Amino acid sequence: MNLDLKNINKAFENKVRLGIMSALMVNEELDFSSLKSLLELTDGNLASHTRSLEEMGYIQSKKQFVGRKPNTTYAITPEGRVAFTDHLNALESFFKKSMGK
Amino acid sequence: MNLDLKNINKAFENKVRLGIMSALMVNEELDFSSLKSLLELTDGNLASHTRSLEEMGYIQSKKQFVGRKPNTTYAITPEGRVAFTDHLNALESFFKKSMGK
DNA sequence: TCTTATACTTTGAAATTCAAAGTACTTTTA
DNA sequence: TAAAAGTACTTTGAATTTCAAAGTATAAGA
Repeated sequence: MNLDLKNINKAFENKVRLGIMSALMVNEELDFSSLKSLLELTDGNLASHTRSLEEMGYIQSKKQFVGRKPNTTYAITPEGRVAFTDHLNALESFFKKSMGK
Repeated sequence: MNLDLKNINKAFENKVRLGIMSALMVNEELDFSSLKSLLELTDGNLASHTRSLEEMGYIQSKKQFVGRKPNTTYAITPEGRVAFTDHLNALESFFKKSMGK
């Protein structure tokens, strides 16, 4: 039995990370407030996770003003999409072994 | 969009935990050495994860001597099986939303 | 008998997670 | 128009988690 845990990306283990990446897989871009309410997170928690995902190159942020208010939008990078897809595939193949039989 | 992150069980986020639970889903019982080589873990790491999974009631251990050597076997508990299945279902429904479309 | 191996447990440093508090405005209310 | 409340984050650091090195105890091999 090979459970290939190695393909599971440490960067996406945390459920907040999973939520951010997942949301950015299906949405071209999302801003801080949207992510915050979507994932029901505190400001600090969201900020630190987006920060580290950005530092890893999996997402990118764009800061601008909308009207007179600051607005940060996040989008997944091509590398992020590849890495997250790999992770999901690893998870999937992984638990096919747990569920199936 | 509802990403229901709440059904994802914190106890199983870590990949080592995922590996232990997964291995115990398909094997009636496994001993320390088997889990260690299967998951390629250090002794301390495996011991601390099995310890906490046991404290949470998701697995149970049985200590005995095999010949003259100590041997600890681990098995999933009914509650563990339910909790892990719920977790896998949450993950699955979760990333159907990321992958599909 | 000495060295190496097995089967863990203990320990604590390092990394991670998270929310409270802080900053810098903008908007609303009185 | 001054004060209060809200928005959009960032900073900070305490709490928790993760992990491997070292320790313990005994067995096996040379």
